[in-house]
Amino acid sequence: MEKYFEILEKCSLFSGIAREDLRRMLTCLGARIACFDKKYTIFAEGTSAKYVAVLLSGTARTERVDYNGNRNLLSVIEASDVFGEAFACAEMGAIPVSVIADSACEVLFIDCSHLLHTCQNGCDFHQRLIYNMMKDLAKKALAFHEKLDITSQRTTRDKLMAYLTYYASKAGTNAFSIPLDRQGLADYLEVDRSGLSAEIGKLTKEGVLRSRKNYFELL
Amino acid sequence: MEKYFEILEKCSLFSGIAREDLRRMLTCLGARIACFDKKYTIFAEGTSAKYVAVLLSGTARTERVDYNGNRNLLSVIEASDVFGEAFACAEMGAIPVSVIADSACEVLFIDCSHLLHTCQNGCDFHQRLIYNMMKDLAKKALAFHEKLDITSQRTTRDKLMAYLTYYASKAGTNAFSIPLDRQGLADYLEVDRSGLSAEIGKLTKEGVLRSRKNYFELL
DNA sequence: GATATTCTGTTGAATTTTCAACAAACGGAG
DNA sequence: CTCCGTTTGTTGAAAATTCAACAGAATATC
Repeated sequence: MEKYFEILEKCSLFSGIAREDLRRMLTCLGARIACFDKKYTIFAEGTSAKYVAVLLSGTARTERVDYNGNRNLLSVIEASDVFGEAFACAEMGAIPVSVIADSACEVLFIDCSHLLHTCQNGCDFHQRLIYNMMKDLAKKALAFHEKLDITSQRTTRDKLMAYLTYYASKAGTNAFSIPLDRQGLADYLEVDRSGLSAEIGKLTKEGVLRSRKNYFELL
Repeated sequence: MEKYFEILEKCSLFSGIAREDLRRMLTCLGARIACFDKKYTIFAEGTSAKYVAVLLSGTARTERVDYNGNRNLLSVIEASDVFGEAFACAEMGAIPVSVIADSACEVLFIDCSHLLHTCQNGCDFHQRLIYNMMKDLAKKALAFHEKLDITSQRTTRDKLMAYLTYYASKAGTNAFSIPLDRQGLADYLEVDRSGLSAEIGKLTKEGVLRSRKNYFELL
């Protein structure tokens, strides 16, 4: 467990909690760690939504495939990110999305009801956890908002430019690598992959951007 | 203030708080009430995001107009709903959406930092408010999720059917009235209004649904 | 290093959406 | 009741997306 403390300290759920307290806390909460190989399913759509998860290493993605077979990529998850918390906190019985490992992953699971309700041991960190969870959920709402802003654009071109502009402002530079391949970007933008490739080609010809694989440069 | 207590008791932010305590609390929090006529702006995009608001009467909507002039309708707000809380809790400087009154509205405003931070009076309700806010934000994340599920459909027909199916399951019946007119529904689904009307016409001819104005019946 | 697999860009045809314009239906105000 | 502004449905043309299929590039595997 020790080796994970560095990453856990970066996790929004544990902000303001000292390393010593964190150790006790995780034991009390019954946290457990599991490993997943690339492409394995961390949360399967339709299964129990009681766990809050923290990604300790690797990368993963949240996705949902609708009945027409369109894959919708909802978010990219990186080390120290929390996921599954919204469904667990809202006390949904079943989780409505899948979380898939994009590379080998280590994941910390905590039963959400242990997080949010005071235990018999009289631990004093629950208030802090609830506050942190509230902050985290507010941030998550903004992330959904961001995705809505991008995907509400009507054309592939506008969606792509909205995504890249947002990413550039987040990265603080006009040259950056995105964490998605073409199919992943198409799934995130909710457009056809081949049409996306074509649009990137056009924008390149027009001198608006340069790109190679997942590297982009806005001009 | 007294006449609003019935609606405030239904508000997720104040759940589990007795009416007597609520009265004291609102004073301590410096809550204030304002009225807005139909079509007036309750929150203007780009202005301060420090206030959490509760709709006391009337209906309103959250919307955003992008630089192409497309209006995106994000949510419909009804009496006892909380709004603006995600932006305030995430400590965004400016609110990235507008909230517009659809009918005459009364709105309760509370400075978010008063809600979340213990005051000098030593009030003991802040913990409860933070917990309620956390629950509310989790629910809000689900609402965003619902909208993403609907708008990620690729065609106008699929978006419409996803919306109506969701609404029917929420209403618990196949015959219901939606809180949106045609333009509003088109803005919510992120499609062209005339195309939406045409699609409703087709579905009616095919015997999939019946509709008159904002009343729908799934067959 | 050779082979298999995955990823990416390209194409053209079919489908769908958007856009602009108009007319009919509706609802409120006087 | 009439007028007037708003909402809704319809149309056809232009633009954009999707779909399927394929070939070349890149990457992984043995």
